[in-house]
Amino acid sequence: MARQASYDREAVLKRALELFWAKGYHATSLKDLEVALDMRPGSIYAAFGSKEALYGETLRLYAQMSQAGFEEMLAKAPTRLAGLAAHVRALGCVAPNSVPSRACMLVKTLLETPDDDPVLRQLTEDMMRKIEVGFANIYRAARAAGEIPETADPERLASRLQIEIFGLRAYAQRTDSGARVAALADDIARDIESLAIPKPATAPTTAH
Amino acid sequence: MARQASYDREAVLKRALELFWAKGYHATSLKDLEVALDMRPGSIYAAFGSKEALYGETLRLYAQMSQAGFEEMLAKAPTRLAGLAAHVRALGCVAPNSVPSRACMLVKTLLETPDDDPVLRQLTEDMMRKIEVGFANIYRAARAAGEIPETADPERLASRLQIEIFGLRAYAQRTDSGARVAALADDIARDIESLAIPKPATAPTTAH
DNA sequence: GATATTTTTGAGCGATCACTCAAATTCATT
DNA sequence: AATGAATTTGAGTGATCGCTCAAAAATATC
Repeated sequence: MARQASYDREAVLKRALELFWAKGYHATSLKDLEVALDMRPGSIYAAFGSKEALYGETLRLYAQMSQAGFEEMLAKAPTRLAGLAAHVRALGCVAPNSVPSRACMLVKTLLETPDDDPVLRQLTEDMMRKIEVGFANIYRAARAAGEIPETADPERLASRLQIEIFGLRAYAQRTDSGARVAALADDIARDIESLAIPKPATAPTTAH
Repeated sequence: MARQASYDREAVLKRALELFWAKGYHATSLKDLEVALDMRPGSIYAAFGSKEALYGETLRLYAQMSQAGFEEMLAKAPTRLAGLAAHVRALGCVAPNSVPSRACMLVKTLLETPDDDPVLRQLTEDMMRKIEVGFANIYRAARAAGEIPETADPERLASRLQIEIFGLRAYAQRTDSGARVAALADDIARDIESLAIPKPATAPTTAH
């Protein structure tokens, strides 16, 4: 046995994530990374292999952290539908300075990566697809639980939700007004909630 | 007087637009531009000043072309609301190969440009704001014409529409299935149309 | 303390970046 | 045809790009 690495890999990845998320892939240079990670090029390449691979790892970390936050929000909500609405509202309330960018890093990556970078492109599409499937599963469960009508199409609703989130977060990057974004997120959340089948007041299933 | 430039400036800008729209700002090199424009660096710089300035001009051309297409669509529609819905449906039907990217170039620019490039950033935000104001004006006119309820908020609806379009077009870049995107665009269009006040069948204003 | 194994370092690689400019070329005017 | 003002050319600028690797430093074992 011998020397052990002096850095905390997860902490390093978080710092790389901040930088990449804020500046994008192409605009982030290795010099930037050397400063942010406080590592010399040799160490960076020994640990991660390439700039592209490092970016990929930060993307995975991003998706994983986002997913964790989303699931926490969902667990706290009284119904699945309320959970989805709460998620959208939460996205509308992010403080601009608490985060490297208000836009979704996956969308930033997708739009910055034409067909010429198949690795990152595929990775991004896969992650997006996974999130969408997760949404669909929640809608499906909500339908099975009688929260939304039998006629609802989970896949379609999931795609639509992803569209709203993509759009909302891109819009949030556009404007200075946090209040405006929050109001728009609320509009979207309300539309989600409007799918709900109104609960009978007291009686369990049938009208009295 | 003397020699006149041998290229058609507008045609050159269109070729630059295709390249920038497809690859993004940072990923497009001057070598790429030299090939696409069939111009040598000196000529490019004599004509446009810098890569950034050239990108700005292509952005302007993009916005202008998009606006023209939108207005044409609006003019053909029976009502303002129908025009907006038709615009969304049209965005859902774009053939992937007919266009450098299905995503909006303004959004791509916004997400690729952190605060460090104030020129392009400001230009992009201004153009987006202008489009949004245009949407709001249309909604306002629709309200004045009795197409939508008096209680409708044009600015809010305009922001929401921009969000849906941002999201839809980013989503379109994500997926291979044109049919799916078209279906989602139709969902969004239907939501827009659902704002409409149902027209009385035959009588002009009052019930008979 | 000596050894073995690993990590860290940072000068420097070739390639490419956005860009410049003096010279060659072109063409409306004379 | 000669002139003169403009455009076009492309070799070349210094800077920076992502990345390499031999040497130095560090530490778990013996």
